[in-house]
Amino acid sequence: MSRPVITISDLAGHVDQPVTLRGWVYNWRKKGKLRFIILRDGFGYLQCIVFRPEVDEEVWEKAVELTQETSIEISGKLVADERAPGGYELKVDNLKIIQIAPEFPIGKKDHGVDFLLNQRHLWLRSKRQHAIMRVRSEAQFAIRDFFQQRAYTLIDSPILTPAACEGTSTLFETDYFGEPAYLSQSGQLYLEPAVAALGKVYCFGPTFRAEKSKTRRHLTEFWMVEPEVAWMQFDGLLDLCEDFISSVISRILEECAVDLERLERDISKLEPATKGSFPRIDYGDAVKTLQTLGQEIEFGDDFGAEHETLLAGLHDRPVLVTRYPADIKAFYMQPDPTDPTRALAVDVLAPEGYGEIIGGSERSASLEHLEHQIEIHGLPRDAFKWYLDVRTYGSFPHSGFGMGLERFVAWMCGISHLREAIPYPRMINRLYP
RNA sequence: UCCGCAGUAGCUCAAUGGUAGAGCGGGUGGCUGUUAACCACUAGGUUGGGGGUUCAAGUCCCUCCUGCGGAGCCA
Repeated sequence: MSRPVITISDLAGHVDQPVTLRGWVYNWRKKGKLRFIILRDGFGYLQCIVFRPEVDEEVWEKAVELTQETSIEISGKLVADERAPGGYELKVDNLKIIQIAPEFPIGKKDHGVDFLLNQRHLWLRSKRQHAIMRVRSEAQFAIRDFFQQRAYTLIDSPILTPAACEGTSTLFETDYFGEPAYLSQSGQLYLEPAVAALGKVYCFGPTFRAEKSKTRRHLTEFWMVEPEVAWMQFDGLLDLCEDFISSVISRILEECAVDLERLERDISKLEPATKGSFPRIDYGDAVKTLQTLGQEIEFGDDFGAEHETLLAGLHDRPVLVTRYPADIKAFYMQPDPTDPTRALAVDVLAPEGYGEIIGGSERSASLEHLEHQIEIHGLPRDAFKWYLDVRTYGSFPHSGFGMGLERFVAWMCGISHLREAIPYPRMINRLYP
């Protein structure tokens, strides 16, 4: 009798048929002559039943030997049964042990954060982490599809760079054949020349910031997607942010329903964001609103985490805060033509306290203005020569933004800390495993 | 970097300055429908390191280390 080897994602087509599955023992329970084995194969979970009177003694002895995370090949008849989680179970008639696992560090009860992070390579096997990784993967493909379908060209920006993009002191330095080099903290400066070649571009890769931040919203290594569009001005940028977020969330809700349910994510909190119409609030109005709410903030201050949460909390979908004071924003931003003390910058604040997920701006197209800004910010003129060439050889209006993937994934999954939104988080004091 | 909290069994946590315990996990046994199964028994400890106070320190004091939460900064 031939038995197809199937995965748990493919049960429905094999009901009442003999099948073989391969995977790991997620959990097991014993009840006299019964053994319940929960098999995990990376695609799902399946309850397998070994009933002593109905199997060879040899099979029973193997079933008794099983431990959590033992790798096995298991065969039997797949049946539908309402008593089984998921609605299907396997009536086992054969069992092959690949390797008996010794006591698995991660058990059924709660563990501390430190312990779990030290076991991150094993923690990934848990249901919750599995679901988060599925959402992250889907988010990445949704993002790439969004740009691909709109004729953007993917431009991979370099990881090793000669200088700071935003002139901060939060760079990881490395030795590049005797010269200092830095791990990239943004691909933007490399996208701007590329957009003059290709019209619409984006990059999507890891970025590095040596900020000594110890908060739920920071990693030292995180993934950022950054589109850049030629001839796009500020209003177009705001539309792009909105269209982008709506589209990607819609796809997550469609494709990851099972994962979001496993994460017990309240979908109704995400649905408004699929419908567009994101509120757009002028920075000045946002400050007034915060003052009305009793916050001690003055025009000219940047928002803290609490301010962002308060502002976002007034709406059921992301909020676009626009036109920040120029001097609290990066040097390359285009001044507002109606008020040069303001920059054509936008931050997108996610609901439920997830904070800033996007930061973007129209870029300054003026060589003079940029040269002045570089001087004011005390940046080395020579290091930016190539960047300024964008404004020398046929300057043009253009805009772009950056979105942190982990912040987006954390929001989608409803998880409180970015460390769970990336397979192997890198944080201050944590480089293992 | 600053402020706050914590460190006790493999894990999660208890323990008025007075004999260090429980649950889970491990081991042994029982149970034909379990859903983090249950029941019984059992093994398992230099209480983060160093110093101090005290008749007596897991507990109080000093110091160092590690981690967590928050702030600033940002995506």
